[in-house]
Amino acid sequence: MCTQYLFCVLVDAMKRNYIHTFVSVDCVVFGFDNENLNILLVKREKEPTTEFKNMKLPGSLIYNDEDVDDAANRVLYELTGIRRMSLRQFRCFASPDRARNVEDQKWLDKEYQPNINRLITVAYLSLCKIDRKLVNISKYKDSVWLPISELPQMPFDHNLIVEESLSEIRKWVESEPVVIFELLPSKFTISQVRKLYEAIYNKKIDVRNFHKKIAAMPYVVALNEKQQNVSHRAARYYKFDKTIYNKR
Amino acid sequence: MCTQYLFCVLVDAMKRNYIHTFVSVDCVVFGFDNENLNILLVKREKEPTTEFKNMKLPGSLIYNDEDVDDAANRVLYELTGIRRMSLRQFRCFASPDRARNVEDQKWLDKEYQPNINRLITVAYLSLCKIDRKLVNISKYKDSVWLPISELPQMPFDHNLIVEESLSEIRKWVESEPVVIFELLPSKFTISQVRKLYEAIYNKKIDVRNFHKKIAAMPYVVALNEKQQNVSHRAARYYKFDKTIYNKR
DNA sequence: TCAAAAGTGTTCGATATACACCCATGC
DNA sequence: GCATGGGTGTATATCGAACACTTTTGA
Repeated sequence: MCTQYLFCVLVDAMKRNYIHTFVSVDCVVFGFDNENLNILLVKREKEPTTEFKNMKLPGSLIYNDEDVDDAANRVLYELTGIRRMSLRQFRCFASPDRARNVEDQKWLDKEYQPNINRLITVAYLSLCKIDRKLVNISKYKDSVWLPISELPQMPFDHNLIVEESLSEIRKWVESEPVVIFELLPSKFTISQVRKLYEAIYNKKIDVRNFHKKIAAMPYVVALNEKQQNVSHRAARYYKFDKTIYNKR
Repeated sequence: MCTQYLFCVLVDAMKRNYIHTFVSVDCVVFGFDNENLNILLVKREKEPTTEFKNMKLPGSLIYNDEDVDDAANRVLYELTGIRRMSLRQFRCFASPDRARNVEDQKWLDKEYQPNINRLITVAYLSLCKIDRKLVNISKYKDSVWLPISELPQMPFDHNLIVEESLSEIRKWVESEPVVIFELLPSKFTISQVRKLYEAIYNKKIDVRNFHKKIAAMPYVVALNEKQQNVSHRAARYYKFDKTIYNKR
């Protein structure tokens, strides 16, 4: 493709005033630590630092010949080493002001290239078992789980994206309840599941009713195994059986 | 902004292989003709033609300094003369192949400019009273309502977008039932509402149960007015009362 | 023996479903 | 008077919400 031609295209685009822009994906990755919902953030600096600031949502500009879903999968793979994490696109954020902060502009200059005057992003939700060992091969060497109540000020509109992701995760769980098992270890107790629901919906749930609800799910099967070394009656472990679930 | 600088930006973008692209919005506008759900399509040709083909979803590239929501509102305003139609973003379509068809490439060349080799679109749902007089000030002079069962082959991935919009409109009605009144005339009978539900969910609904359901909505108020000149018992008219609805 | 969490059933109200007949009107 | 669609009530099943006590275990 002739660059001179592209140059004309670009000038023409400016004349006509149509946007010609970069597009990124940003991922809100949820994890659950048995108490709070957490989100996986990265540090803006490429090299590890001791400073605990300047955190952002993991994301990337998308490549040529790359679909946005693929870009989100790539970001997650580079961040965690996991292929095919659960993924849900939830909104395109395209306010002309979202990348206008001076600090953000500086960072874009350094990180990508000068003069990105506008950046549109497509936001994704993802779910991850928080105790899973992550293999980070992304350019951001530091990543950290933070409870949603303790999130810092983040660049661009990342705080807004997280806020919307919270109502989105509820919609997701309502329309497809089994996604919650992606946030739990493969062996779990019913009270872990309940606490997860409580964290997602931010309200107390009745213990007995919840047991009934789980008992009505044939794909949640009891194991012959109980908690060890707990200073109270040991809870039984359960697992999610995908085979039974897929048979409906 | 110096164009030479932008030129460098562009070349650099190619080198790095990040996408630098145009972004569009496309709107799936639903209407209801008392029998079927319809969608408002435009003809690709800017001038009116007698040929009934080459229809597409109304849409537009977005401008600099324009948010995608604003672009969708603009498209709808130019198409209908109505400001602030109900609007719901539902997905970003970004497959690298979506604009690769030769005919679509030719059209982009002519319509916008040569060499748009990729185009990302953000899809919106909208609702419109089908008998409303539309004031079309867009560049597409022909627009037409077509029942969803009779849609032609459309350019790009517009058939796919429509397909997804059908499950999206159900989600919308479930999460916010009063949006259906945007598809009905301001005076309507209960059986009109029922037929609309039947069209959206594509299944028969029990008449008596449906009357009960409507009767449970205090914001649907009966008028002292009935159908005229119908060869059967005249049905009572109702209206949607926004004031009562807003008071909950 | 105490503290801490696990586990377990019943009742009630709200909501969704199923189902059949008479009414009003124009022709 | 007949064809057409309008309008109405009751019974049953399902689902979610409320609610308190006993059990197990480690310290």
